Amino acid sequence: MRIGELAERAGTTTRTLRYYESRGLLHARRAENGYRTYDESDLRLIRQIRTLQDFGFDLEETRPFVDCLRAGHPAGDACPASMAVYRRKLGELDALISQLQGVRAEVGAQLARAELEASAEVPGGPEPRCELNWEDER
Amino acid sequence: MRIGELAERAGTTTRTLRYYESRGLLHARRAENGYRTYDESDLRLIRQIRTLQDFGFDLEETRPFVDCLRAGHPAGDACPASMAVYRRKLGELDALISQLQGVRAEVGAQLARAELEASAEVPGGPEPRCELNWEDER
DNA sequence: GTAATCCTTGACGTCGGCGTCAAGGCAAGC
DNA sequence: GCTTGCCTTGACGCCGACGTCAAGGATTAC
Repeated sequence: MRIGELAERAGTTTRTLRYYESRGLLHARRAENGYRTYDESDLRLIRQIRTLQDFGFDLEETRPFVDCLRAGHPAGDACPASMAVYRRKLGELDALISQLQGVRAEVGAQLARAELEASAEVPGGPEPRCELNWEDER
Repeated sequence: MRIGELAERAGTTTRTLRYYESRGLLHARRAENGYRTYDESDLRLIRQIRTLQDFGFDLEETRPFVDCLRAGHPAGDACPASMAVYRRKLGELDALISQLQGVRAEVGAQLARAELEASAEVPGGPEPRCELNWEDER
């Protein structure tokens, strides 16, 4: 199949596939007229990449999975290098999640404090008595 | 004070402060020789911006806080527009955190499955019997 | 006086993952 | 033959928050 069909079946664009090729993740055979030609294994490869990208992996991190598939394994994550990426990613995710939870707590606390002080400033208490300066909330 | 001192006291760079000015977040008076001059209120303003950026707010999102400070409020989050940004951010954080938790669960499941299949392939079971193809773990 | 250190504006570089255009070749239907 | 729709390579654009360099003026230290 040619690049347009592959892109459509993979749910992506030809530009993206050429970009993958430029990064060395995808290798295309060439027809006599110079057109790129692909087979089903290329489709599986792209789907592997897309799945990982949806997880938030960047392109370089998908390389071990691609290499693994190309080495003949039925699954891209069957190789030690791929599993190592999984493990590293789990650590990054855990760190990121707990950092975000910390930020969430801090922002929540700031908001609570600000709301409290705002209600204290207004003589009538926390009634729906708008401050001056109101304008818009977007 | 001049831009170099302000940058140092705020823990940032002169380039960053000029960038803030170009975005309309920071306004500088000018000395006779053309040098920018600042006072303590500018320092507080920058610290407000930096705090929010550490929370993951992008520059545009800090604008209401800056405007609030400049309007004379002692705290940048005392204004309704600032609190609205807080609330929106809380929603984004919650959405992001739960999305990441979903990804974390999926990646964890993929890793578990891959490890299981890898140990099943090796005749000796999950003993420390390295696969061929090993190479490096980085 | 002159060297070192500040300041000024302007402009290009960075990073990732492509989008989007340009100019042209190839294939298929009418 | 002509149009339409694939395909090719090359190259610039985008986004955010600055980093970094260039060329020159101002101030301060000695």
